[in-house]
Order: sequence, then structure tokens, then C-alpha cells
Amino acid sequence: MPDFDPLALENQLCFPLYAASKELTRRYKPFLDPLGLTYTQYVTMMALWGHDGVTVGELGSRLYLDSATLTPLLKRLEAHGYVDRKRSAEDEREVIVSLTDKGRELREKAVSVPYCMAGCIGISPEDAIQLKALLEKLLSSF
Amino acid sequence: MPDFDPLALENQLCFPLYAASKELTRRYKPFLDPLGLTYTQYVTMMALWGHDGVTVGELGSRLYLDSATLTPLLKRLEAHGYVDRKRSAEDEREVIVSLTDKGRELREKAVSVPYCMAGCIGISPEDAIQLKALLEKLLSSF
DNA sequence: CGTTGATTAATCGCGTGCGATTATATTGTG
DNA sequence: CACAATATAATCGCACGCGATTAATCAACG
Repeated sequence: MPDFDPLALENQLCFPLYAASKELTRRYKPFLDPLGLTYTQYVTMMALWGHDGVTVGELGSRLYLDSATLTPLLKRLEAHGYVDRKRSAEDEREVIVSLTDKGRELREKAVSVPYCMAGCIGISPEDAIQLKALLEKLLSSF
Repeated sequence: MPDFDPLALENQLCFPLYAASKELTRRYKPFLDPLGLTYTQYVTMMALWGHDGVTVGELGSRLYLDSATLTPLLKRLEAHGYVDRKRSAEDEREVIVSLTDKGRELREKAVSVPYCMAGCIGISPEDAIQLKALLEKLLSSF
């Protein structure tokens, strides 16, 4: 390849990653709107459905988000009645985030979302599995 | 798998895609700061280095961005002196975006960025190529 | 026991990202 | 030609996303 252009958009790994992430997020919107969740709020709820009663910092490390993003987001989830935020008794610096009953109930409405999205993904299950594995490898390499 | 949880974070394709995209963008920052570009501005400049003198709409379809994002972004690039925005003479609805000399010169400083980033990617070139191909397949399936 | 340093969230500022609307210009149709 | 339909960018509102700073609390050490 005598004329490989390192600055051409089509030669970047980052660009399809960036574009695909945005597109996929956009695909979630019609399924998340009925739940009153944004994509980031949905991911946060998934993390909490897995394990709640955690600090903002723990949640952030699982989601790759810091308190500047999480604090206002959690306040919105709290305003919707899905989560509870309270200072830890042992350590007043920490804020413990827990699901409310309404937040746990929301999970029932959300279980269909992954199945709806599976129908939107235009690649084979094998490709999807491989893609997921490669992304996780990239992510853990940082 | 008797207890597969469709709402577990570790069972999602979207989450590592979302997280890896953010992380990679963050990795670009130290290399882009000296150029005075954000990641999105860098991607926009790459698109223009490939082919400029295009409308906002054309640029947006190449970058998967709409005018609500591009217009203010292009105004910032214009304020930095990298691009030129002017109404088309044939069709006054269109705005033609072109590189300035300064914008073309910026390319010389940017050529090292992909090589710097290659050193930050913690996966093998083979994996990177395969990952790029799968992302493009996913993207084109939308 | 007080003071210093570290930890944790919250806040601030700026730049996306995008659905929805608006303003302007062009095109098509009778 | 008039006028409705369409196309294009700009604008608006809200929610991230994150580097940097701030405020409050805790831990360590003399």
C-alpha cells in the first residue's frame, strides 16, 4: 500500500467505534422512552439491578463515569423515584445509592428491552459475541 | 445456562461499546490538546482533510452528526481559523465548509496522532483489524 | 489533641449529541 | 405566476461527559 493515509477516516479504528456507539444508543431511545430513561440512566439502573446499596464511587468505577456525571444523573433518577441517595452512617463522605421499590419494579418493564434490541442488531449472533469479546479485550487493556 | 440474566451489565453488547468509545476518546485528549482540538473536532477535520468544500449536510452524513451538533462545532473551528463557512451561491440554503490554509497546515501536526494512539491500543493489530471490520459491519447494518 | 494529608461527592465550565422547532430558500404544481 | 410542499441550516432545550476545583469528612502522625 504505497499511499496509506493515516489520517483518513476510513483507516481509523476509533471512528467506527465512536459512530457505532452513538448509533446504537440512538436505537435504544424508542424502547427506553416508555420507561422514562435515557441510555445512561438505563445502564446505571442495570448496574443497580445487579448490585445496589453501593457508593457513587463504586458505581462510577463499574460504569466508567465520575461523580460529575453521576451526581446529577442520580438526582434525576431519585426525582423519578427509582433510587434513594443517603449519606453513609459510618463514613459521612460517602453517598449510598439504593433502589426503591419502584426502581425494582421498573426492572419488570425493562426485561423486554434487550430482546427488542436484539431484533435491531443487524449482525449475526456469532459476530455479536466476537465483537463483544474484542471490545472487552480493548477495554481491559486500558 | 439456566440463569442467564438479559439485564446484567456483563451480558450486554452495548455497554462495552459505550464504555470503550468513551475510554478511547479520553486517550486521544493528551494528543489533541496541543492541537487545540476536541475529539469530535479532530474527526471533523479528518473528514475535511479527505474532502472539503462540502455542505454541512454532507459532512453530517459522513460523521453521523446533524446540524444541531455541527453548526456550533464548525463555528468553533472557524473561530480557530481552521475552516471557512459560506453560503452557497447556487443554493442559498446550503453552507459550504472549506479548509483554510491554517486548517490544511494543521494536518502536518496531526499526522503523528494516529501513531501515538497506536501505542496506546493494548490489543494486537490482528484484533484491531477484526474489531474495526465488525464495527463497520454493525454500523452498516443500521 | 491538633494539624496535615488523603478521600469522597458535589459543583463549575465547556463542548458535544440530539429531538424538536424555526427561518429561509428552492422546487413543484396548477 | 402563486402557493403549497420540500429541503437546508440554525436555534432551543435538556442530558450527558469530563477536567478542574471546592467542601466536607476521615485518617494518620507527632
